[in-house]
Amino acid sequence: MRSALLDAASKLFLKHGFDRVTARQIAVAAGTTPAMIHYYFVNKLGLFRAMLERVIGPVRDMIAGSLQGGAVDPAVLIRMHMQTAAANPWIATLIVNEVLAEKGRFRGTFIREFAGRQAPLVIELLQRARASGNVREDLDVRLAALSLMSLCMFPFLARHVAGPVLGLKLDEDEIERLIAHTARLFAVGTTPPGRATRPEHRA
Amino acid sequence: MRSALLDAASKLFLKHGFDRVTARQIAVAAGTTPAMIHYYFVNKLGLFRAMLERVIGPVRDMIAGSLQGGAVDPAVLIRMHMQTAAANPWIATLIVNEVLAEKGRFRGTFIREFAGRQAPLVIELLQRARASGNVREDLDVRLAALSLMSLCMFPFLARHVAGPVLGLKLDEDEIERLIAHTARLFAVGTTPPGRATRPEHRA
DNA sequence: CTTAAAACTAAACGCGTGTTTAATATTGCG
DNA sequence: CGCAATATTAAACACGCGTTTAGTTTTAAG
Repeated sequence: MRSALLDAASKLFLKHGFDRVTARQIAVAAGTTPAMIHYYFVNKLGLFRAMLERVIGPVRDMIAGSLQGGAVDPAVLIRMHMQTAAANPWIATLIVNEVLAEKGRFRGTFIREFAGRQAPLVIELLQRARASGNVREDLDVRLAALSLMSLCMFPFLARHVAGPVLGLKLDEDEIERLIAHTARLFAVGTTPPGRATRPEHRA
Repeated sequence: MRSALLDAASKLFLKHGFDRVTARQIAVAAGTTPAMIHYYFVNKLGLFRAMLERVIGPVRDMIAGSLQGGAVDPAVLIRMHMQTAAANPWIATLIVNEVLAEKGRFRGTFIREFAGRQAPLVIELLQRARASGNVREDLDVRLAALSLMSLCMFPFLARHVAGPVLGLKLDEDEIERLIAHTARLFAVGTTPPGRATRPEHRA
């Protein structure tokens, strides 16, 4: 039952965000009652935290792990991100949802712990790349990091937003090409040395 | 009082989205009671519609108007968008908020009327540009339109998201440069085809 | 001044939310 | 089996939401 709740929470929270899903919806989707949320996770927020840890915890650890071992080619990092994001297409939506939700601070420190922790890494990575001469010297690292992260996110936002807004129905093949197209935008640094690290978590 | 409600609704709805603002919050911010919302706008949704028309109605009309007069250089359209978006920095946030809100359909047909109406125009514009040889022939118009719109939006999303997520505090000057940087990404129509999709990556 | 429409206020309504309680069913082990 | 620990259920709680009602003040024309 605990895992059934986590499953339902994953599906609903990731798609619609914390506020737009009720505890009852999750309970019903899991085939039980809201009381079970309190029993296993204290409250709705606890369920959200647990679900978050289960879903994007592995992703965070993988990225952090592969960044720890010295210098990484930005292109490799981007490719890695693209693959994990493609495998978990709703994470970008979740992050945008949650960041836009609260009035300045985060829901606890979730996003700060997850997405926020990776931002300094990206900046540091770009600084290293600049130092090693892989990108031009006059690069504004902060703005470049912003562009980088935004462009890495937008295909996965577009996936769920394009239909409603543009009247476009994107099939999997087009998404694939959109991701490739975006990745090509960032052919920074030297040539990407094949596939260095691969995400092996859930499809 | 009617306009005071519209003012308060603009500030709150644009920043936080429809669901995350209560009728009482708006009423208090306007120095009155929720009953006035019913009096002037029937209900919360009516207030939302009225506020939407007042805020982005002129923008929509201006863009539609300038598109009516024959062929437009994509670069001009982008520059125009950048200017209006810079003048109304919360519109992008609102659109994303509202698109992410409902489960497939929109809140009524607002976004379809506003943002959605412009999407076909962008696609048509790109098709014209391709026909006139301003962009490369093998351009996928749908995907390009997607990239185009996303990239035009992201600086204005980043403005309010960068702080919380990246720990970056962007001042007005940096925003200015970010917008210019993004606009340069899409120097379509005036630059040779091969160069069009390559970022220059400088501040 | 009179008076009726318009503008505004205060209070309550029904409903859905997250949460909690109290009672019951199920499990697992000596 | 006996029985405590665990799991689950159904019902209710207090609260905030959007909305509505009924009554009062203000406005402005005759």
